[in-house]
Amino acid sequence: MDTTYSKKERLKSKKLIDKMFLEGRSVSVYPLRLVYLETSFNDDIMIKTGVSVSRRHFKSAVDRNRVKRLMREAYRLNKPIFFNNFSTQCAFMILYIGTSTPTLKKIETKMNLLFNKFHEDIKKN
RNA sequence: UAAGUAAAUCGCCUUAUCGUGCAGACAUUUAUCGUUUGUAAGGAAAGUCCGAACACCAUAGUGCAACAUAGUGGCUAACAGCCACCAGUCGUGAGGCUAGGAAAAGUGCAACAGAAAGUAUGUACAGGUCAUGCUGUAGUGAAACCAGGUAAACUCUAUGUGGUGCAAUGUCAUGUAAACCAAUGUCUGAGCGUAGCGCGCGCGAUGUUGGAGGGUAGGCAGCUAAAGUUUGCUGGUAACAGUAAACGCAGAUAAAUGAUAAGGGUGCUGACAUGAUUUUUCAUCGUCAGUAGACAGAAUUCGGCUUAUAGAUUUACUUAACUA
RNA sequence: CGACCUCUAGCUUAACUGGUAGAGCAUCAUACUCAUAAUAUGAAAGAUAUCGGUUCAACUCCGAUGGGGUCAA
Repeated sequence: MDTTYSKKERLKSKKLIDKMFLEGRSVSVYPLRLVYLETSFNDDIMIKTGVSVSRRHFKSAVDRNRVKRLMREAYRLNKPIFFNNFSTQCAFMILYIGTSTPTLKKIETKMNLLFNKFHEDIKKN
């Protein structure tokens, strides 16, 4: 797995997202929160990920876009470390719960913590 | 030199590495995937306040109502926009601002004060007269008879406006409609749709049975070549128009246009150096350090308006002081 | 993306076609009580969301801006 984040790796289906928020499990490390659901896709991609920032916390579209971009960047860079040997197909949605604009380093460290927690959680089940 | 007025322009740059959307090419090939080339956010992309294009609803009809606009002339596809001029008003001035038609068509409104508030005419004093509610002054009030004020009160005049919006609309796949078609029962002449009402136009309404099949944030089209951009010339006071050449300039949809590092430039602050002046203050194509970089993210497309915006630059002009 | 509504003391609200902003609860003070509550009496607090315009006069009419909310697949 490379450090890419192309269109295919993105979570786009509205139905799946609705289903995920209804049935999916969640793990959170402030200021991030991961909602996930085990499903099956038509292509070979193991994990499809979406990113979301609430309008409540960031009113200006510029700030929202920036946080989303930083999160995508952090996901892209750290993805191979955690999910190279991953076998089940999963849908992810990463939410940003914080209220202040973060730096990339902060998000990276938090995301690493988040994925560690996710691995523990999935082993239990 | 200082303070200002108006108009216009710009809105940090470069390199490296890793990534994203779209389009093309190559190889492989059912496709995916891979390599590579090109391209990728603003002056307001914002607010959604006007005007259009485009689509559907009768080829979008008619009367009333409703709404909008309002000096004069011009520009424009159109406009509540822009330009020029007039008038009023504010400013010493350069200039700014103005919903700036009609009160002699009609209806209304004017608290308090005041004799009286729109059918006027009381008191005191003075003048005048044979005499008088004839004339002037005083007092109240924003306004006291003036063809008064008020039309961002109703109204009148002129001009304009059909409605809904790309979540319009078309189409493909899946195949459970209240929508469609046929038969039949019941009910009436009323009702439903078409913008608020009438006309006009279209449709009877409802239950049962049968038939046929298409709606959905699913895909595709619409979707970016356009009242296009830049430069020059010509006409016009100007807005603008004409013409020639060049350019080909985002198209996403849980929504691309990013991240990291280094260097440079600009502004500000401090220190040093130099010069003028000499406790201090001012200046610099000077050196070093620190720090700052606003408002803000395309979503069918254009023309405007409004609002937000660190800072930088240019041009023209005004006022004041000084020097020649 | 589009269509609409609303904003008045700390809170909930009045003010009818313009005439100068009131109530209730809460707050403060006093009385009653050993003290508190309840009760009674009194007091204070609004540039009517902001800015501008029309008018003699604006919560009211008009425009712009801002905040809050609703609807439509």
